[in-house]
Amino acid sequence: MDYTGLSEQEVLRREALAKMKELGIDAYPASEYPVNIYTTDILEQFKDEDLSENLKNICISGRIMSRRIMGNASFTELQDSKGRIQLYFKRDDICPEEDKTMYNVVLKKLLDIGDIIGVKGYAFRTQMGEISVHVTEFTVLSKSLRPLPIVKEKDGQVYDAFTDPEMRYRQRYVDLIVNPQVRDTFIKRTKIINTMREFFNEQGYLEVETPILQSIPGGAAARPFITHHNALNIPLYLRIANELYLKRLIVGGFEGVYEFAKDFRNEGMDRTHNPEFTVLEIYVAYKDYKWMMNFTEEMIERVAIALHGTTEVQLGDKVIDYKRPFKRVTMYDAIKEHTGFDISGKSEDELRQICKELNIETDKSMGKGKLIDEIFGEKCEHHYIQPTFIIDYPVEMSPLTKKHRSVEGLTERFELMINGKELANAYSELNDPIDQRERFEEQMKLSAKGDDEAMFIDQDFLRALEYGMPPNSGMGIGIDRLTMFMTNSPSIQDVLFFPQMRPEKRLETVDESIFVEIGIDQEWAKVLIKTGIESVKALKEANPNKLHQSICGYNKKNKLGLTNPSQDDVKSWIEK
RNA sequence: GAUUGAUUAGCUCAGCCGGUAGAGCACUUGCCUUUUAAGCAAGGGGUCCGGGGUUCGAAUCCCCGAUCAAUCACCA
Repeated sequence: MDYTGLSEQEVLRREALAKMKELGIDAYPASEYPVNIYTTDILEQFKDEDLSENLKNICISGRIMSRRIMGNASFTELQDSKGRIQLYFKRDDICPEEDKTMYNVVLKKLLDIGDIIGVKGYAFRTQMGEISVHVTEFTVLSKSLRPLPIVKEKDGQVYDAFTDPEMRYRQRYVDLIVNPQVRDTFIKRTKIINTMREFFNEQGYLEVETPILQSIPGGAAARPFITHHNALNIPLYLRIANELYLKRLIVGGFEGVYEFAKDFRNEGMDRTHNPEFTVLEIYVAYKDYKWMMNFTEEMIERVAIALHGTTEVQLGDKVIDYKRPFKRVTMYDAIKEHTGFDISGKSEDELRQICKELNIETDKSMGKGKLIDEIFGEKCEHHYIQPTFIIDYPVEMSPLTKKHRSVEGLTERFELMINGKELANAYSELNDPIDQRERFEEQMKLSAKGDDEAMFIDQDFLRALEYGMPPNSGMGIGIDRLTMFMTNSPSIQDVLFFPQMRPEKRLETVDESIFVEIGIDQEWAKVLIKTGIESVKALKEANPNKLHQSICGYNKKNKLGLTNPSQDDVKSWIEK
């Protein structure tokens, strides 16, 4: 067996595995292991005076998280999907016969932290007072070949925590094994989605699926990812929103449709942005944005209570109260309050002047809507810590939104702000096909001015509207951000199992055969790679004397016992 | 993209003015038993991120590069 390149501990574990095989133990058995209880149930149900039947015949499985091995009695901690419990092994109970191999060899020498085992036994309390399982029989279910980071904890104090963000995100499986609170966050995430889904289903709304590959990426202002379909020989885009497809379904006659959707945006990545992210969008016929505000706050309050049993949720050093009703502030009032400027009825030039006075940078590509958006984003957004609906947005920044029923130049739109961030966005949906066509054309003009996020015209969507779409209201909410708020996670990477990362650099992908092919012994080819010569080209450029020194040194240092080549031999390799 | 910081044992991290690479846990060996993050004792383990430079001598100082993080910029 070739163990070069492995750490000492990895070698030891492979040797232990080989030893198990010699003893006739299959370290990766195929058959089902008949678990009948979880660790947490044992801890909950245990009573000292009267051991219930199911605690007398326990069968559990999980991962060994710590070991305290002694002469003829040992303790380990077993972690299953719910929690942990201590196991007690006594030699003469494990091995009642003469042969003590299972205890002395398998348990004491061949098992490691990280191995997955199944145990049978009964519950009891140790002299130290800890509820434990007295093991009568154990089975190896999976041998772990890599050492886990060891995190220890006492009285809530954590020692040697596994905290390096890069390792945690790249190897989320390790993070989940050793950091129990991580599992919790993701269980909460699923609970958020389930709570919302139940809420929608109760109203009779239909969960649907719409295309991710779209030939026109619509419904939002963002840069898309582009891909190519071979059979059709056309470019396709990964969706940036599902709005236009869901509205087609409203045209088709459904009363309410919703989709938990992965969207993709080819933009920057940071603490609150991942290139792929999850959004819930819902559209309900015959409703307007006022109805949707009530619906949204009811949904969010319900999520908070489902998760925490209360509407008050800790977020960093603040407490957010999700109790209904949320505050409602018009965008113009928000700007007036935080800047002193009344922007109603102002022209583009006047707005540009206001931006200048407020020290907000502008450029020529910005239209009225974008300018107002900048003012709000710069001066107002961060003030809204507690849930607040910002309502009535300018028409220029809302090309899919119905015009306001009573105020000229505005639309029936709200965004929900929490902790100074946008969480949800909703409108009374624009269903006037002629108005919609004009709005798209406005977007085209913005695009011509240089706004690379302006929307494309989706002719099929307009055709659908021309058949007649019932008035309806739609709402979109970022599930990742909602999860961040609800789980007190400072970064989007903490609420995604596998956040996008730069691809990992692979080390030692070089194969020694490239050197064998030019006539170098396999053993020495390996040594070349070890000493950093990873290509024939690198070999050609090497200094023969230096190379001779380094490979002979490697041979000696690692006690490979190879016969050193002569300097001339090495020179001949280089000349090949 | 900018700035700042980081990169040392399987893990968490020390390492001063440049002078023999360290600790705790993990691992190995032995002893011990109902132990409590940690029983006792001994031991093994390093490409100090990579490459150049300065120097008698570099983990340490300088330059270039890689990766990561934080902040900012970008981002309905």
